[in-house]
Amino acid sequence: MPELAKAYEPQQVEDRLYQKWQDGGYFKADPKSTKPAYSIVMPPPNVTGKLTLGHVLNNTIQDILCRKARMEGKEVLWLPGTDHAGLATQTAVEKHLRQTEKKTRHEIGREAFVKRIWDWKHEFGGIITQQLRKIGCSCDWSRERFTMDPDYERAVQEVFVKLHREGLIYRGTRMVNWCPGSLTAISDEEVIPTKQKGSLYYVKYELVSVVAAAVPSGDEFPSGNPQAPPLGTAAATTYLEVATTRPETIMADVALAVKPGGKWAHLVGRKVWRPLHREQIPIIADEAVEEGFGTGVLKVTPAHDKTDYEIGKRHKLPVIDILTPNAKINDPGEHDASELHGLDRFEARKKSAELLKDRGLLVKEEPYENTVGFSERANVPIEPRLSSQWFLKYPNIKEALALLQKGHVKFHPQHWTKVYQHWLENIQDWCISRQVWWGHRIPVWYRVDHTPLIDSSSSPTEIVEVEKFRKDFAKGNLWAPDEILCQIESPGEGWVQDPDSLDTWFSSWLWAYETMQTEDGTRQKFYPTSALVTGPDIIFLWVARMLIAGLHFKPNGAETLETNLAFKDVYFTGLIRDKQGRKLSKSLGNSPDPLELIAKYGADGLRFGLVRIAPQGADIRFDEKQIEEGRNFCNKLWNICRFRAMQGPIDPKADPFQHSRSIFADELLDRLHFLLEGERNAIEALNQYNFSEAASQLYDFVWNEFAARYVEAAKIDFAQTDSPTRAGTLATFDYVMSHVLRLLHPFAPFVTEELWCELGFGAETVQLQNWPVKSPRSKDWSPRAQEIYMTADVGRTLRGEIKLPSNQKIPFFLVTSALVSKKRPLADDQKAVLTAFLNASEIQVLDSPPANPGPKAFTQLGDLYLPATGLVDPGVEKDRLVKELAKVEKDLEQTRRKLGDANMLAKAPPAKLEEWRALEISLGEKEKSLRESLAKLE
RNA sequence: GCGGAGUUAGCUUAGCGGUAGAGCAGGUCCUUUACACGGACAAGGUCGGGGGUUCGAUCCCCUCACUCCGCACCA
Repeated sequence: MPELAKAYEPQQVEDRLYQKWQDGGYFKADPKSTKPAYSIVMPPPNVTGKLTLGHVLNNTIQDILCRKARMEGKEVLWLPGTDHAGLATQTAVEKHLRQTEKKTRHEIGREAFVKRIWDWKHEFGGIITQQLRKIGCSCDWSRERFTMDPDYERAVQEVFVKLHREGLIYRGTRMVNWCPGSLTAISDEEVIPTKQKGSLYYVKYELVSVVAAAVPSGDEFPSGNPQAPPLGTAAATTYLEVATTRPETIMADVALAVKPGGKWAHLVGRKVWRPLHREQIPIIADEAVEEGFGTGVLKVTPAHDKTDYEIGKRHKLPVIDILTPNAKINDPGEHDASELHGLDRFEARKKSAELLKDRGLLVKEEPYENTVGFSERANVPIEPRLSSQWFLKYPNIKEALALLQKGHVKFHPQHWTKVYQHWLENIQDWCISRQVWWGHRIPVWYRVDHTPLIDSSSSPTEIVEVEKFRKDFAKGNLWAPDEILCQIESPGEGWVQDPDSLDTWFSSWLWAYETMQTEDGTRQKFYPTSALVTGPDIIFLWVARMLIAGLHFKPNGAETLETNLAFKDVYFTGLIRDKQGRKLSKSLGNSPDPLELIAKYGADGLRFGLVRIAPQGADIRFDEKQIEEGRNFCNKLWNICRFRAMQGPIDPKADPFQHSRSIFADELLDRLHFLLEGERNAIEALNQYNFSEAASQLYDFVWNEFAARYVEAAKIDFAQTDSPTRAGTLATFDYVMSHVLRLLHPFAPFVTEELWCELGFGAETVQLQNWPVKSPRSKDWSPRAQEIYMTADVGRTLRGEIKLPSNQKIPFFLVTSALVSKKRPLADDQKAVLTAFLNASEIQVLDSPPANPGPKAFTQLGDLYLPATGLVDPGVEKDRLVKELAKVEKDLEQTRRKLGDANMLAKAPPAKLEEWRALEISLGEKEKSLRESLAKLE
């Protein structure tokens, strides 16, 4: 057997083993297999992205599930792939183009630009999948998919056509979330509400007097109102005050609204002067107005606000659009606010406030915090904008709700169910068109000679113009049936395709089954998938939509619900944050590079460290220390095995129950039994997606039971020349190691595989060995090993308290209790282990206390003494006794209080009372003895 | 504002009604037959505040405070 290195060196192992696994085809899924199927589709990372810690956690968990399933004898498909990530990728390439060639995508044109993105994809698209290999992911790379693979693209378009035929996809004109940064509409789910500090501007809108109303607009600014009624009466009002956060949109105001029947109701029907781009606009009454807020008067700007648009529709108001697609003021012509024209919306805000102030129309400006929707992509405030887009009316909502309610699909942790439910109950149609070049083209064709009257780049004003001509405009039917065709192939000459692309999520919602569409029956075998592992941030964007797709498209052709679930279990990982609790982000520079961490600590260390500390259902505060612990653990495991290897060859089929064993071996086997079968055991924890619990239990078993205790005890056995239990000790080692390596393999695949193979456990790989779920207890087990370990703990504490250097050997006396000395005497080997654990020069076992006893401690084996002379400083000893006495007295008092409480005696369960009584007795004895020892010191 | 999760040692956390448990960091000691990526020991907690239920509450209920995450937003 080759000697193992002194420390585990991941760099020597990882790439070699991954290559071996690939060559061995262990990750390949066989649809023809008779084994039960287990499948997971990987949430596809952005094709040009790089590995983040989030990916590591996410994929490690998937790998754990898959590796465990393989060991359980299932046929496993873990299907990897990447996402074209429309806008994100387009933006990245655009930036690159700007930096390298100082060109915009418009300058090089759509076709050339899309080609650039493909080039980019071919160059960088493999990075992240290579990085996933680095962390050991056991995916079936032969089935890797990309959301823009030709087959996949076709499937996406077919789905569009199908849904269009069903009337679920339609072209509609709505207020959408317009991203002025990336010049496209985005869906509600991509808007991040963000608290913003801004100002609330109080602006005067002067009432047009009945007489003045007759005067044509364009007057000089009236100073005050010549026809104003006397002050002090209700009719004395000469202006209305309006609070707004967006004075730059005043030019687009078309009315003021007040609450019907409210304090300003008497003014309804009158007119005010719009303070910028001065014109008369009416005062209307609308329920949307709340008197409690601001001044109780609302300026109505239908082109630039969702609520205002609704109000505008109700009152048949015109729409005046004064913003360009990139959110600059667009109000050309000669008028009193023409200097705003061309300004960016935020500059215009300041400037218009100044203009108002100059004209005495700004009453005041207050600091104000409100929530503004930001574009997730460009990180700029979105602009509500009237535009014509494609929408999907979600099908199968009720069924999708029932899936979770009836338990066909389970979320882990469960509380995400509510979030899912709430979204489905308040669902809005999905805006699926994007003004983006990189993505799936919308399969809709228009007759060239009947160019659509409007499209997504039309301004709201144009759209409203069209409305006058088209009665069915609201339904989005802008073309006669023979002017528009929804189909994949071009209808030929004279037709032009819709310029827009589909939302990336419109392709990924098919991911769970479309990726499995192959000739060999993969989908039949592996769909529905077993589990999905993802972050809660895409519960709507992806998870819910995949469930809906499964329900609607019934990919396996069968009607039963069970065959159409995209997945049965969804595990939501926590979000990884930094030590201060901030999200990891590029801009903060607080995201550690997983590859650097792998270089420092090994892939297994990273995996194990991350999984062990990831709390269930909560965010993770990342600290590199935890990864270090992961590495240290792997090294610990390595060295247990190394130690064993030094004792001779291992027996892969070792059965410790065939040999006579030490009590220490039985103790370890007992612990293993409980690890696998006890209450809340590690296996169960793992089955319930409680990864950190399972990892922690394994960590504790390996480190504290195996290494700290068993290995130390076994050294005594190995040191003896004619030990009758030596063979049993070796067999126990081999047996437990075999279990531990298999149990840890899903968490730490590399180190376990390397050890399995290097130690000669027989099979060529650990990953197809059976998953251990059972291990018997020894019939001979006795509590003696525990007693010795605990006695050692007590003795070490005693040593520590008299402040001896750790390495100084000292004698102990053990006055064994009647039970120990008569019924189960302390055997020589047991005494030897205790001696070693205590680093004692010797242990004298006595029947009665030594003549001149020193410091004393109570143990399960009897009273443990140190020699009185030489070693002990009386002052130190006295402090120790006083301190311990105080603790005992406190415990005793607490116990006696319980036992003295009549209520408690009457109502507490008898078993508990017994426990407390026993405790009282033993504490009482301790107290007495401590007092005696103290008295002797006086 | 509505809904969800959380608040336990300096940090990260376990604790599922019966004397609060671990790892790390910090402290002291130690290179004794694997491991200094190690070993030994000690110290560190009125379990966010306040009520209630119970013989007994870190745990169940109510309430307040703060943090995080959804959703809806008042211009």
